[in-house]
Amino acid sequence: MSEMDENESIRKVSRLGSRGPERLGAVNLRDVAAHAGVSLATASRVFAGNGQVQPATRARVLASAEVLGYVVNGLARAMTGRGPRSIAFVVRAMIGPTFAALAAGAESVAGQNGHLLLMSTTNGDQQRERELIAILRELRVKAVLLVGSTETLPAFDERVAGYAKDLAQVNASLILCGRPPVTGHPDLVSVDYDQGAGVGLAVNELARLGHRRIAYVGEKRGMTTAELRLDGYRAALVRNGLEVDPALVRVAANTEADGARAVGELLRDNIGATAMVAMTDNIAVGGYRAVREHGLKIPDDLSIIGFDDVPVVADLTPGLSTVHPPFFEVGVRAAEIALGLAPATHVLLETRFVRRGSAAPPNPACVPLDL
Amino acid sequence: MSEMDENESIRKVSRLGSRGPERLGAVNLRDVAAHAGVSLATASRVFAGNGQVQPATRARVLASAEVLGYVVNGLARAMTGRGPRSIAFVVRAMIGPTFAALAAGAESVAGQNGHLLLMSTTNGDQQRERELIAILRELRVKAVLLVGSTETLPAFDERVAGYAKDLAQVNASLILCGRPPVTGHPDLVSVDYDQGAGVGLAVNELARLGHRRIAYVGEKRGMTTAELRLDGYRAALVRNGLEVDPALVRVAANTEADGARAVGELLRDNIGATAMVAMTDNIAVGGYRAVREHGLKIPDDLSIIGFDDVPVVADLTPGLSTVHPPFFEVGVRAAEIALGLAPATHVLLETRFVRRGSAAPPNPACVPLDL
DNA sequence: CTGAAAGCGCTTACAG
DNA sequence: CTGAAAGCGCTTACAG
Repeated sequence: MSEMDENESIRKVSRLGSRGPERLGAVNLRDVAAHAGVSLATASRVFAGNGQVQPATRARVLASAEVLGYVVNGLARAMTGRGPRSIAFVVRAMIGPTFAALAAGAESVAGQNGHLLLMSTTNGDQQRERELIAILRELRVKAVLLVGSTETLPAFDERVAGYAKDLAQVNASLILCGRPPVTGHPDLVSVDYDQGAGVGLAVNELARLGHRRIAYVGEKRGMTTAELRLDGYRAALVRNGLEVDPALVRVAANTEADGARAVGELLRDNIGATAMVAMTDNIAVGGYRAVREHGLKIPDDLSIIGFDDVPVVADLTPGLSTVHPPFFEVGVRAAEIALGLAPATHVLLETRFVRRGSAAPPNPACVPLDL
Repeated sequence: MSEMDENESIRKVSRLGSRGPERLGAVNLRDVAAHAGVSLATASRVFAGNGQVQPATRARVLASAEVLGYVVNGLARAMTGRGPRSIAFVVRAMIGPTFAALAAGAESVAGQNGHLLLMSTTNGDQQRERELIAILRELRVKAVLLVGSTETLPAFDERVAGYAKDLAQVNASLILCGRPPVTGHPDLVSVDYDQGAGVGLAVNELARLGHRRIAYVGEKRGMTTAELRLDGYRAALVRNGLEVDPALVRVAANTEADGARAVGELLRDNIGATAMVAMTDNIAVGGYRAVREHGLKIPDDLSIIGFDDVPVVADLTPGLSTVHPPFFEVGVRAAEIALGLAPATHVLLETRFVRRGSAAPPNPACVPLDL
């Protein structure tokens, strides 16, 4: 037996030496089978876990594997079509808790079902995005989750539809996450949360508190999230019978700095806004800064409501009232569809309003006279 | 030609129908070669991109691939040992910006070098951790990044050393991220930031401001991060010639809630602490709450310094002074080592102190008389 | 530049 | 329960 081991070693060494590209994991199933004195087929059966193998034989094979240091080659197994296919998570950038929660949700169901999560970023580069889809396709992933807001251009819609078709070719599916279905391609499944309704929650709260001139600060049109949230604001204003004044809508990039800038201008313009809803908590936090810098107070001089319910925002002074989106749940649902655990239909999850201290009734001194 | 296409289709269909497990991607290289009228070898050469192929032949093959809808099977390619191996990112949980920044760093260099990032979580479950390493090994990943704080137990060290050995068997490496080298296994590469020195920065600042009784609030021993930060506190106290009073050290879990609880107790015990450093921003934020609830003010009644420099913490009132760890950079360096772009040696990066408004000289009324 | 052949490591009918 | 054989889809010496 020990002699056999030595022969094995020698053979291994020479094989390793003579072969071109280094073998990954020196010993293969054939080696194990030989060492155990069984056929390749039965050796395979004990590792693949299908077919019957006599306990004794099985033990012998396992022992040989142990001795030889055998590690199943999952790549080879995958090639034959068995073994779990990975699911891919493609996002613009791995930034913030939005991304993290969504990814955590997806990973959670993937992991529980024996699948791995492939994570990659595009940086908003279309070239890179294409390349990624191509690579993922070659790797025969089970599904790709395209995560986050995207451009609202017909060109984009066609691009995504193209991805879906390319992926379908290798039996993989494309699932949009955190953005609405693509117009004109209802077959493209999306898992989203109701962004418009979310902003509506914020506006309702403000209206209920008695505000009449409610501003909106957020990104300009062009991306799905920006559009949905802005539209939600408009719709809610109308629903509440409030004035839709273009001057109340301020454009800001999704950063604290630009949020501060935009809210500063809103304040300076002095157009009678007693409250605002921010497209994101980021922007809301910028608003806090601007209000402070103007020597004013929240919510006394300006009520602010955010969106995203990012950590720590509860601990600002005052705590930020905001809209909580079910990011984790979006990830979960998307992964479930990806794995065929749930029907491949559009999903639209609800948001939840989180009341904290940043919204209060308007300061009487600021309310327009006609009240 | 069109007749040939038809034959092809028919053959495909019958093949698909007769075979057991569905083929992933119906057409293979052999089909393309046949369609283009070349050998399998030359068809392979045009896609593998090695070897010479006459432009005309090449074009013909490409055209056939297009017509047939051929997608290279990356799994098969990987099995032959070519093609990039993925790198795996294993973390307790996908929580917070710590994780996100580190992952972003790693993904950035992986992506730039044509590698994919596999992301998985253990939830602190040892069983799951083992299982993951096994799966990753079978998949022949190039490296696994084991990310984050871990237990400071000899048993853990041995476990990790075991992982490293198992991975080495398939030519993969293990890289520890955000935790120090494993004692007794100097060969196990780690990429970390200097946590102890980071806390030292905080203590130095407070000492410089004139504080003499500086508290520490954080997790109890047992995890590397907890230990390193606490040790850093102790060492810095000594270096600054300050009293090391056990009563100044308070245990709190890494949550806002428990931070608030612990700081509340510290305040109630009234042991003359004029400042504290929190193990994490989370805990520091809890401290904010506690101080407020006690009707006190930051930094007047208690200076607080955090650790992690999490987003939004700059916008608390006052802004939280904290220690900024190079999470992104840790991810970058780890991935570089994983890909062989950097030597496989221990890396210890520096932290940076971020001065904001939460630390100020002690309130004279509170300073011990002996000053 | 091109092809026939052997090989990567595994799996599964098919026939005992 | 076990084995010989064909196959998954690709790649690369080796010989033209």
